[in-house]
Amino acid sequence: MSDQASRATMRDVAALAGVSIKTVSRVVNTEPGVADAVRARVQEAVDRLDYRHHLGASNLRRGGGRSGLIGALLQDVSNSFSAALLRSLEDAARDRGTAILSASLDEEPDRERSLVHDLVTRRVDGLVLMPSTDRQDYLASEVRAGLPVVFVDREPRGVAADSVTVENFEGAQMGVEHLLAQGHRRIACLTDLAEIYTARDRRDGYVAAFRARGIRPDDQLSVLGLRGPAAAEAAVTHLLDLAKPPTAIFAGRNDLTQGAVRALQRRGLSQSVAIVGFDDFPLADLVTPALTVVRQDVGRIGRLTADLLMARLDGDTSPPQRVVVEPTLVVRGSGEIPPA
Amino acid sequence: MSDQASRATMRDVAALAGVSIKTVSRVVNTEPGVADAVRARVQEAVDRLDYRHHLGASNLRRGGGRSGLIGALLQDVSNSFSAALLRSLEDAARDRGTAILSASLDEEPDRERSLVHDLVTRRVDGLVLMPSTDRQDYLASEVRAGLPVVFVDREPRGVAADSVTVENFEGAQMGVEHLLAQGHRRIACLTDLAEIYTARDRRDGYVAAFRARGIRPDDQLSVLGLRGPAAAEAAVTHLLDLAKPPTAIFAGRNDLTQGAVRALQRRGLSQSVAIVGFDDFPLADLVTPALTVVRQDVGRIGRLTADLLMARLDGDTSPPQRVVVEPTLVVRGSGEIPPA
DNA sequence: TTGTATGCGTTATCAG
DNA sequence: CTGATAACGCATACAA
Repeated sequence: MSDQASRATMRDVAALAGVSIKTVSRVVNTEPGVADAVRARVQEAVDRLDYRHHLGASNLRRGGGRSGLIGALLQDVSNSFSAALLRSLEDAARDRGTAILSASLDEEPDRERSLVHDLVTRRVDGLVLMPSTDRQDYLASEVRAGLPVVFVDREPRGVAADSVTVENFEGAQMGVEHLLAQGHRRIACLTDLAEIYTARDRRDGYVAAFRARGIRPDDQLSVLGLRGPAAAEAAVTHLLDLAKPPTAIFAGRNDLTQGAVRALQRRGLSQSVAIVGFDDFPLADLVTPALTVVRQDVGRIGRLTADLLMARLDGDTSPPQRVVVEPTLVVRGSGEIPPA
Repeated sequence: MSDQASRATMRDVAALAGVSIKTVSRVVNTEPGVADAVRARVQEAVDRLDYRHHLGASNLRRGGGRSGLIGALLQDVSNSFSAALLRSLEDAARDRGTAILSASLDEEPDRERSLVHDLVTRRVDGLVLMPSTDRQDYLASEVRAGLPVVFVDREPRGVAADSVTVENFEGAQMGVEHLLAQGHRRIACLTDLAEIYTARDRRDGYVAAFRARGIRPDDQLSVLGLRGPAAAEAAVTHLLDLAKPPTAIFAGRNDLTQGAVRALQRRGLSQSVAIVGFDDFPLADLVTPALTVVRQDVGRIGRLTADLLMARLDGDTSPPQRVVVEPTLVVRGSGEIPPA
């Protein structure tokens, strides 16, 4: 009927049904204490006017100020890890009628701060954060004000909050030891900026694996600050051109693994240079040779994160928890290539 | 300080600063007409109390009822296509200070209806929908009430709305013709339920490619209703056991391609059975042989979708647009294997 | 069983 | 420049 009319309100419905606004409220919220005849009349008016409940207004008036919203600030919702995490959160939130506001941080600290501010402004009931900042002191006031925050993949610094992380150090050490055990000594190490929590830990794990055997890695073979597959591909290509090229590669994140594999394939070396990657990804088993990886169970991480947050939403005020998930080595072939 | 206190409101700030609530409002919204000294005093009170603006209340009072929210109902935010789409939307929305509520439909019609209802209840300003329903008549009242809706990947039925889709029929025909041109005749066709818009079109394109050459595909080689990689893997394994197995495979969606490849690898047939998949995905070039696919440019689709929605949000009331994107054939190897 | 008055946190209006 | 008052759409307390 109407053209660009705004939505009908309870008042409109009340007028059409010839009842008070409060009665409409009762019908809409399926509260008891309304005569069937009246209920039917109101319902009809609701249908006629295409009335839709206004959750925002409702929540405003209701005490507690719950919005039924949670925020999820992840690294990049289009990468498989963040995406799988988001999906886990969604599944956990669905039953509670909670919706999810998601956004990507791309490792940009400013974006994190501005997005957190935006979410607070929208009065999210809780927040899942995979931080891009080094420290999160700025969150203290929000936490103090009662905002439940759960960190994923990286531990909080400067603020007390729950976290679900992976044993990056141990995982990396395990992956690199797997290569060392087969006789590799010239093992390249690809990681992102040392400022990034996980990248630093994994790099340290790489070094520790050597140390445990009383040896040291060649510094020339460590490349830091790699921001994506293209950078990893270029770095590996360069390493292969060295006088003494690496016989194996440890890649500190799945996108770097992908870039490294691409470089090896272009050089026809995928069957002769071993590679172990941190973080599994779809199709890692279909590459030739199938990729040996240190796997972090994303589904589990997501579920644990959701559980922690939901418990907080339900009023759990126990001290912050640090949940740490152990990664596992998935042997598929690429990591079992012997040194030349 | 406080323990589980609720957020400070403008009233609290006003009291602490010794001004009226309206003055606080002016400062918070950086409106002109406030003396610098007063502004500073208010700002200090804001900081002291950790006051945060309440966007919901603000929007309620402001006319128009804009929430600064858009909803994105996609097939599954954890699959690469939906995830990339979500990211495109996010990038487009960021500049406008618009946040995104995302959810996965998993091809479940009921979930679509209930989630749309939920989003309307939250007063999203616009909606991006990759429908799981066959018809969307139920959306008519929302559209009439002024909710801008843009369909992605699948065209609307029963409601007038913008859409961005891919030429599924032509794309499938192109992919299958590519196989036919190399002499393949026993070409398997893997698709999801015929009820699904894209699946049906792609299946039709497969048949059309044969027809164009005056021949007919063997019905035995068409498998419908495949709901994921595992189903595709099982189906292909079964097909390979036929007396006259297929010499090539056309897979109607990227997850089905993955399942099919897995089946071929397990049988050691990946170098002897050709395969062309619909929809590219990360790492398709790293599989051996690299996968020949019909690619739909997700970034472009996402941008077009966002552009359409944003234009509507900005008041564009022109008739609904149907934007159709042409897929391209990406030749990489798997589709160029000749028949035995 | 139904309705009236009041307030959630904010902004618009208009007066001081 | 600043503030009192009403109102956004709805729910709670309390009457009737």
